[in-house]
Amino acid sequence: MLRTEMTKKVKITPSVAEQALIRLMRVGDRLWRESDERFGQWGLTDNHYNVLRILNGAAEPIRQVEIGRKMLSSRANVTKLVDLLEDRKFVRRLACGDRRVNLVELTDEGAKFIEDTLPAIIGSANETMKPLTRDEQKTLFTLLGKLLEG
Amino acid sequence: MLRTEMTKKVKITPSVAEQALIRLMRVGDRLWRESDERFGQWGLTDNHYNVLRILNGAAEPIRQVEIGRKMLSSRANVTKLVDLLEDRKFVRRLACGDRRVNLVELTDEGAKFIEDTLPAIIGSANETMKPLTRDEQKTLFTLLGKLLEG
DNA sequence: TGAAAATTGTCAACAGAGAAACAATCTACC
DNA sequence: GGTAGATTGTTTCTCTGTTGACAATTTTCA
Repeated sequence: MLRTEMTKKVKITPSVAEQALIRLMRVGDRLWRESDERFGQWGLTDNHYNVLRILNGAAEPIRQVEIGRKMLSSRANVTKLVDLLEDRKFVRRLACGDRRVNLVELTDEGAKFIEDTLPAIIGSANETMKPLTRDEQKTLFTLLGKLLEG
Repeated sequence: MLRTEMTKKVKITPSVAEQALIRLMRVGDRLWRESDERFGQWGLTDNHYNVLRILNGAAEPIRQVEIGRKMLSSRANVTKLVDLLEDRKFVRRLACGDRRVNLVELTDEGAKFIEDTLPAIIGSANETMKPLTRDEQKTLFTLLGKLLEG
């Protein structure tokens, strides 16, 4: 019986690195789920909202492919995201010199939507991070930065 | 023109909390993508591998619903995950006293697969976390723990 | 005991996202 | 100028995963 156990199961002694990694993925996963849930109340995905925020942050109308780059999403998906946002009148496609390109910009309605909802979004971010002191938040930010670069 | 800018765009001054949160989600997202990529080489999802690891870590055969709980996946999805793993002969369903229940356990083949692949998986975890010192990894682990509890 | 409620696994329907194929257009280079 | 190759957006296909409905069971408790 003991022998069976020994031949059957790989011994696991998770390194610090692996423990941290797993926890990192778990926290990330939870945050994405919560984020999805939050935006679901408006019939949107976090990705839709992401598009709106990118447009809100952009000084000028930007190309779909550029949106895709900023949010690590495929061109195909951006097409669909913008389709929905256009149906909702949050966003508008503009022609430009290059006829392959769609420029996208926020409509006034889209801008108003962001204006109305962003505070709550940011508030809930603060809420999520509340278990950490400001210094700890900074530390976390720094450590994650090293991971992103490395 | 200036007025248009002002009425149209919400001013954004991301708090430390929000910056950390965003970075956390970004890192998490990247890790999940890498993880997917890694397991794709065996025709599996990270979720499939997760099932295998859970079974590997379990002392006895466990129920599907329990697997679902441990990995935050729906019952329906566990059914399909186990279906595939069963086709691959990595896993076996057993009847038990409660006739609603399927117990699931690793086959020898599944155990061997874990044994053969786990070191590489763990190795790549160490690689991912390399930009951080051991102490930093511990700090990260602790901070994330607070977030999970909070 | 026996009926209502809960649990478990499965199936069908659906939504989100990536990959590949495609058409339209632009760029580079001869 | 003109052709080969790159870029952009869209469409189609496919893959995961969730939800909700369902059937089979088990549990609860009146």
